[in-house]
Amino acid sequence: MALSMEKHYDHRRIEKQMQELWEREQLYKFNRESPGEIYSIDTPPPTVSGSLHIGHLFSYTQAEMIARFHRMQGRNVFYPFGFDDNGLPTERLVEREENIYAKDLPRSQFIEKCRQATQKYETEFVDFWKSLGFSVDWTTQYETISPAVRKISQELFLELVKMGKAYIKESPVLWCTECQTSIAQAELDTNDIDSTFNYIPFYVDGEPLLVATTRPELLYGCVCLFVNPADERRSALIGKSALVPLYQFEVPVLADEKVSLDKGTGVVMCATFGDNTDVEWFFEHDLPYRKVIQPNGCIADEAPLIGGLKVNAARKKIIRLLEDANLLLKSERITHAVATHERCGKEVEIIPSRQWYIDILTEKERFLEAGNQINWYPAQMKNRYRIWVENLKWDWCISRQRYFGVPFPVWYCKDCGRPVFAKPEQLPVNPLETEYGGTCDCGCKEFIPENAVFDTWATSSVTPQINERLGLALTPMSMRTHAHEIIRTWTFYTIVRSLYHTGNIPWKDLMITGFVLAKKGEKISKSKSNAEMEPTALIAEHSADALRYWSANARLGTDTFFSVDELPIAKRFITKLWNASKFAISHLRDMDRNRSDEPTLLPVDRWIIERTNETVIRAAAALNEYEIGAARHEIDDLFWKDFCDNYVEIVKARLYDPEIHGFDERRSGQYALYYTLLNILKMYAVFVPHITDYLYRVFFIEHEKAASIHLLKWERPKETAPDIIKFGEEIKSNIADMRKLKSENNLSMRAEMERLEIRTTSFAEWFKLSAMDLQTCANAKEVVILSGL
RNA sequence: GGGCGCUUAGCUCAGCUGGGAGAGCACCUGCCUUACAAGCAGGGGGUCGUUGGUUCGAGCCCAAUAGUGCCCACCA
Repeated sequence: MALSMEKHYDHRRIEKQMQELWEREQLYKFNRESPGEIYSIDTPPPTVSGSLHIGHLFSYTQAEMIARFHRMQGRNVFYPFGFDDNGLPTERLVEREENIYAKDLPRSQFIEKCRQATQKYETEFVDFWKSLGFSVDWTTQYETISPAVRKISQELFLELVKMGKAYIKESPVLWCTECQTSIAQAELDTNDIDSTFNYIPFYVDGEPLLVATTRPELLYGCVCLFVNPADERRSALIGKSALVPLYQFEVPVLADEKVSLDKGTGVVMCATFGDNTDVEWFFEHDLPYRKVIQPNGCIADEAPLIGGLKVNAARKKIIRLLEDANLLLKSERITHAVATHERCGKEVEIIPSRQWYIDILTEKERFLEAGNQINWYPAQMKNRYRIWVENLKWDWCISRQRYFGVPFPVWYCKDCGRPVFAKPEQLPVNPLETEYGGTCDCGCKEFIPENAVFDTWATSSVTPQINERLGLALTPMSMRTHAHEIIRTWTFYTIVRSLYHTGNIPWKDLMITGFVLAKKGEKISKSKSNAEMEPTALIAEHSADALRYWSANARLGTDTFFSVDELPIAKRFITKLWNASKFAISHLRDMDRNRSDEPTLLPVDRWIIERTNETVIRAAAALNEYEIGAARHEIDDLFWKDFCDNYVEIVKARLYDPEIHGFDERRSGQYALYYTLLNILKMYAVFVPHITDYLYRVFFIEHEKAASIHLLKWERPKETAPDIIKFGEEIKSNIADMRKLKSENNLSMRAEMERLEIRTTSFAEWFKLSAMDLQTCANAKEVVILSGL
C-alpha cells in the first residue's frame, strides 16, 4: 500500500485507515506462544449505565498506554476487556429509559429488556474504545451476564459455601426501599439532609425524661432508652421503665458507653432500626425486634397512628401528633449526614431479612496484610483501602432481591428450609427454571428456588479468575487499574475473593487513576454545559491522538479538569510531529541503510543520539511507575526543544548542501536523524499510536521490516555519555545567545552576522568539529571558539 | 472527629535523593527562516499560603497555622 505525506495531516482519514489496518493485520491479537513474559492487565469492565463520558476516556486511555508501553518493552501483553452488564446499574438504566418499574413486569420480560439495553450499549462502548485506537484483542472480551462467566461466578460462590465463607442468615440488613433490595456497606453514599432534632418527654416514675431524636416515626419501634453508665445525673434511672409517648408502652432504661454525654439530652432512644448503633445494641443487649418499616418503605399496618404511610409522611404526622399533645418540647433545625443508596439516592433503612453474606469481618487483618503486599501507584492510595477495611462494620451482603443478575445456584427444602446447592455439572443454573432434582437430608423432595441474584460486585470481584477462563494461569496478574472511587468496592472485594480462592493476592501492582472534573469542584454530569465534553464528538473533531495526548498530561491518581481549550495544545503537537517527520523523512529517502560501515559521527549527531537514549531511559523509568505524564513530558522536551528547535536547525544545512559540508558529514547527519526520529516515534507510539504508525509505514518500514511501529521494541541503552550531553547544553546556550542578539535587534534569524563567538568550558575540540554547522546555522562569516570559560 | 492530598507566574500545572525557580496557555516585541505563520525567535511577570525551626544553603526536611479538595466516620 502506498502511503503519502501530504502537506497537512488529515486525522479523520489516517486514524480510520490505521485502525482498519490494525484490525486486518490482527496486530494486537494475543498469542500465548509469543516470546516475552506475560504482562496481564485487569481492566475495569464498565457498568452499562448509559453514560460514556470523558472520565472513561481519561482513565482507560492511561491504562491502554501502559499496555502499549509494556508491549514495546518486549512483554507479551494480555489485555482483556469485559463488561459488567448484570446488576442494578443496568436495571436502573432500563427503568429510567423506558419509564417502567421492574416489579411491574413479568420477570422474564424485564430481563429481556435489560439484555437488549446491554447489547446496545456494549456495542457503543466497543466502538468507542476502537475509535481511540485501543490495542485490545476483542476475541478475549467477556460479559458478566454471559453463561461462561455465570458458571465461574456460581462455581466460586459454591466454593465459598464449602469453605464456610459464604453463609445465609436472618439478620438486620442495609435495605433500599426504593430499589427494594438489600445492599452492602460499599454501596452507601452520604448526603447532607435537612431535618429536625425533636425533644420528646418519656416518663419514668411519673417524671419527664427528655429524649432527642431525628426519627420520631420510630417511636413505635422503640425497644429501650440508653444512658451512659458514667452519667451521674442519670444513674438512678438505669433499670427503671420509661413510658413511650403517644404509644404508652413501657421500655427499660439501659446503660451503654456508646452514649455520649453531651449529644442531645444524653439519653438515646433505641429503635429497631434507626441506625447502625441500634443494630449493635440489638445484638449486644439482646433486644426484641419491633417492626415499623417494611421493605417497600411503608410503615407496617400494625403500627398505630402511622400504619401504611411512607416514612417521611409518617415522620410529619408523628411530629404533628406530638405537637398537638404538647409532647414536642423543642425542635431544632439541623443538617445532618444520612446514608443513602448510591444508585438511587434514597435514604437507606435497616430491616431484618434472610440474606446471603460473605464473611469479611473475621479476616480484616489478612486483607490489610494483602494490601501491604501489593504495590500501590500512587502509594498513598493504600490509605483509602486501609481505612475502609478498618472501618468495616457489616459482612458483605451478596444477595439482591433483583432480576438481571447471576442467580444463586440454591434451593430451599420445603419442609425444613435448609439450603441445597446445584451440582457442578448443572452450572450455570437458574433455580427458577431448573429443578433441584435431589432429596433433602430430611427426606423431602420438594424445593423452593432462591429468587435473589448476586450483587454485581460478587461477580466482578473475580475478574482475575474470569480472565483465566481461556486456560492461561495469570494470578497474581501483573496489574489492575481503575479510578480511585472504587477502591472500597472493586479493589477490596477482589482482594477478598482472591485470598479466599487462591490464597494469594490478585495482582502485583495497582494503578489508580484520577477523575475528570468539568471545572473546579464540578463533577461530570449530563447537564447542558457538559455537552461539549461528549467524547465521541470530541474524537471526531479533534482526533483520538489529540485526546490521548491530553489524557497523558495527568499525574497518576490526581483529578484533572477538562476544557476544550486544552485540546489545541495537543493538536499543535500532532501538527509539529507531522511537519518535523515530513522534513526528516524527505532528507532520509536516499539514505543507504545497507552499507555495513557506520559513519563517523559528528559531535552534534552524537549529542542528539545520546539525548534520545537518555530520554528512553527516563521515560521508561516513569512508565514503569505508571507515571504517564512524567514520561510524556520527558519525550516532549526531547522532541520539541532539543530535536526540532535545535538539532534540526543545526543539521539542516548539512542535509541540504553536501557539496559544501561534505558527503560523509551529511551521512552522519542522516544516521542521527534516522535514529532519533525513529526512536522519538517509538516512544510516542505509546501515546499517539495512529500518527506514529502512519509515519512509520510511510518510510521506516522499508528499513525496519516489522509491519508496524507497534511491533518494535524501545531501545534499551545501558548508559549515556554525560560529556556529550553537557556539550549539547553548551551548543544550545550558544545558539540561544545568537538568537537573542538577532531578536533584540529585530533581525531575521537568517540575517547575516560578521562573527559568531562560541564559549565553551572544555569542549573546544568538539566545537571545532561543529564549527561549520554553527556557522551556517547562524549565517555568520566566521566562527571563533573561546574555550576555558 | 480521623486519614490523605493540594497551595509555586494572570490561568492550568511540573519541579527527582536539599544547591540554577520552570513549562504550556495568556500578554508584549520582533521575524515570511527552502518541515511547520495552525510557525519561529525573544521578553516581561513569582517573598514558592503564613510563621517558626534544622542546615553553610530550604519550593523541597521538621513543627505549628490558614485555606482548599477527597476518603472514612458521624442518623440518638
